[in-house]
Amino acid sequence: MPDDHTKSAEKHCVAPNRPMTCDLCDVRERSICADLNPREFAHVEKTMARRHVAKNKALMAEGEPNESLYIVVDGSFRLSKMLEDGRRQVTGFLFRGDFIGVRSTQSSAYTAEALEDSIVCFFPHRYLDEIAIDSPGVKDRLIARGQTEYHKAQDHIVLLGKKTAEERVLSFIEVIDKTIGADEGAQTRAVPFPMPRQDVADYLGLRLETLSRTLAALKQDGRILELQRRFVVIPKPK
Amino acid sequence: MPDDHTKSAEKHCVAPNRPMTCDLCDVRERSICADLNPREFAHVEKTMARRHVAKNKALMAEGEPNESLYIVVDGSFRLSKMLEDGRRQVTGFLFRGDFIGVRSTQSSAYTAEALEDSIVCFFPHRYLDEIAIDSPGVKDRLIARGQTEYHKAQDHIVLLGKKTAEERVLSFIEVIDKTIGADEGAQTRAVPFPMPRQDVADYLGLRLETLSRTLAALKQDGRILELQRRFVVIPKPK
DNA sequence: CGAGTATTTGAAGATCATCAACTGTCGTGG
DNA sequence: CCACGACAGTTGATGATCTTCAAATACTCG
Repeated sequence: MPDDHTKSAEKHCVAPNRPMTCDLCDVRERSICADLNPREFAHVEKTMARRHVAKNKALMAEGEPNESLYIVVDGSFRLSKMLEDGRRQVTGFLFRGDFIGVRSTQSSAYTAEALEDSIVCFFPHRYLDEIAIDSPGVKDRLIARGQTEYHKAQDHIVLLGKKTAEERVLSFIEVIDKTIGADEGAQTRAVPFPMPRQDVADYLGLRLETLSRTLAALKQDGRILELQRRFVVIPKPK
Repeated sequence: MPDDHTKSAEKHCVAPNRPMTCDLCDVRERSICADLNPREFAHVEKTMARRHVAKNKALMAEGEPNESLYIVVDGSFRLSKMLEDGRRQVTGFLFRGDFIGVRSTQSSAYTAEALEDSIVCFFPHRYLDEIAIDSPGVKDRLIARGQTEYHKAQDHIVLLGKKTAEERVLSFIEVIDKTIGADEGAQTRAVPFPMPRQDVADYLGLRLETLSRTLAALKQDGRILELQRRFVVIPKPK
């Protein structure tokens, strides 16, 4: 099923519709590519492929096998797990430069769905193993990335296990700000929410209504300056 | 500070007090050692060292640098993170065969403390890197382990984000059972709790009192057959 | 413009937390 | 070996936070 890397890039002007060369890749410096020497890189450039993932489409589904490493080149994803009775926990979000599928698995531990029309670059693990023979740095990078993800998961655990609703919401805004926030004037930051409220609630372990009320209260007392559906504006942190 | 690997093994008869040979190592098959060929293995056996960690002593502390990979040979550990105001979240437990310190870090993301007098085998990362040059399988093993930890963390996230107190307690018993539980007669399982109630509560994101009440209720309705301080007996799962 | 979805707001209720007292267990020393 | 003190764990009563159910409002897309 995965072979639509020739589709048009739609509204994402950052990403052309043809297999553009890695030289122009936005996330190259942040991805495993940074570890490769020129010869290896040429190899990667041949085996690498791109794929568009339409909004709300799954790149990977819980329980399905997965063969490739994906790097988010543009757009964003929601990672989630389901309980048998349908309760859903969002375990994380992916933005440009993030990886999924660090290892080939029989059965994916979670589902990854696009929050918006997105583009990923992917490497089948069998090629990756070949590359790694000459470039051991690649595996180090995967180990490092695995650790980063693990640490994020631990922060998430602390959030869910110990924080109040208000703290959760503030932590969430902070994390997103650090990842994709931008200055908006000298004193404020604009923090985009590429995901709907329900996803945020499911990430924070809160009900939709509680999230909504908490955001409203933060707006009330000025810790959120502007509250919109798809972004908030906050005072620049210290 | 870490060089007391000659101390006596105290009450743990499984682990002699002298740097015993890896041939007799209980967890050898489950650890990275399983990936080594005889020559590499000889090298490991030379660089490897053991260390005792007394009950409640930290093997690794949040914020402190860490240079080594540790493998739990005997005993068990609690992993935890602190919030600035002192709230503590237990993020996991380690048992025989488990690893910590998969990567050398400036500042450890969590604290690891012994739940009982324990023994670890450790490899400084600089030696590990040498070994990995000839045995790429070692790194694959580390990647795999990192993934396993990550998946456990995700299950923990689901537990904290979506489950009720009762479900949390049952899930906890189930996880511990799978890890260190044992048959106790034909119909029942004995599940040890090497950690105090407070640790369990901090792992489950519940208050001590709630945990206690929930356990009592499960005992009440027969889903726990015997409830002791340091273990429970449950009916054998399906 | 209108249907369907996303988000907000309101009121009532449940689960879990808090505060407090009590009981059981372990280890130490007389 | 028993007694005592300290800590671990349990139980009870009350309360807060967050959830649930319900309905209104805002937004998006065809």
